[in-house]
Amino acid sequence: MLDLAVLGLLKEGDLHGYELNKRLKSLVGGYANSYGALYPALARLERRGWVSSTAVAPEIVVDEQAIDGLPRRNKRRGTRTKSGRTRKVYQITEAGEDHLLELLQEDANNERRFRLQLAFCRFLPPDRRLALFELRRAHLVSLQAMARRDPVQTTDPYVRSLFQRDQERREHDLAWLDRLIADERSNRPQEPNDQ
Amino acid sequence: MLDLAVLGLLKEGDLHGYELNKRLKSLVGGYANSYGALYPALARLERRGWVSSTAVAPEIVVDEQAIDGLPRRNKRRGTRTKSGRTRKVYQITEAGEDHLLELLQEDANNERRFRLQLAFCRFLPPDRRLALFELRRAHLVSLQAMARRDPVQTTDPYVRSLFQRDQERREHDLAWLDRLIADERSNRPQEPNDQ
DNA sequence: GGTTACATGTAACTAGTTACATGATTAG
DNA sequence: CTAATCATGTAACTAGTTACATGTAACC
Repeated sequence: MLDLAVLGLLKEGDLHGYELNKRLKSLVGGYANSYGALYPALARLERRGWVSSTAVAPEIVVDEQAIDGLPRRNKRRGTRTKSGRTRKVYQITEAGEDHLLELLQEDANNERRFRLQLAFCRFLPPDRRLALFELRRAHLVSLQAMARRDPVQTTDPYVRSLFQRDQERREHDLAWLDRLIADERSNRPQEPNDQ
Repeated sequence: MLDLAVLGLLKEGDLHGYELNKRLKSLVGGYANSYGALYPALARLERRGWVSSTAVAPEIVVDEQAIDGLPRRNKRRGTRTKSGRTRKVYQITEAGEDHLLELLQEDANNERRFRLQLAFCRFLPPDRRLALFELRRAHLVSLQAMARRDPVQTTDPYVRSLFQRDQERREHDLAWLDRLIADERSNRPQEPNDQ
């Protein structure tokens, strides 16, 4: 699943591991600062030919922001970048882009994966994107049906409260997905209305 | 985390693996029919002295429901139980009960674990239960604060929609938790009002 | 001159899934 | 007789976390 996140982020632009990790935290959420997963994932992606890397020496680079008259507390201008050691900058390959498209259309029965798929679904063609949403919707509906079919047996108030929250959450999610789907259809109609 | 679920279920009554798995699916939700996790977990729990097991031979047991005049399509009455092989029935030990109480109070920064903690929090003394809820609340509040501090940067409508749903979910969760906490206080006041 | 941020990696661990192997019993 | 359910287990895999190791450079 990290593969999906990494390929998605690299499709936006080349990045090195440390920077990738920061983006993962903010954009994707729920991924801890887990270099222990990220660096091995990058190595694996490279072995499989989905990304390639370039070693970037810790050059002395002019800090453009400092020059552009922004408020700075530094005495020096045109300082170094903050890289103390050689960075490995990764870029996505063509094979990687193909693989990303596949990952974006897989399954959708996994909450966490769907989150990532949504975060990068702009890279999908409109019809595939819509298909993804519908797939997720079908999954939520089946969960809903299952929950309705066999309701809670217990009288324990905490468990009952939990199950009620679950149901509210599913309903909220469905409504949200339906809005997404409606927007998708109105912005990018699949078939012309007047033919 | 399975440990918590298993010990919680066994505290309610003795069960064998297959039956435990069914309860996990219905009560806890989100645990697939994953015997590959359950049976090793049971073995581990037994090694550590938190549960003990009894082999139950596939006895010929009178089916009381069939005798009690319920609609039955069977030709025979007093049939066997549906167990084709020896079952291992597990019971929780005293050490296991102590351990369960510890597990019920851990952390609360993990969505899935908190779910399980809530499902079995009735086994906690009232003050500990309240403490658990407050711990979870604090976690949600800190997530909320983090999200507010650095809002989404992107203009991508899908990511923005995702983040908005996240926020709504957090707010809904907080309101739900606050209700739980309020109920807890009103039903079991910690300190007498008029002293 | 100490804390924080930058930067890459490994090792051991936690946690659960999928697929396989095996076999009895029951319901239609 | 065939599919479903009962019942226990292992092996290989997926996925991520925590802790460790190492060092530079910027900030105050």
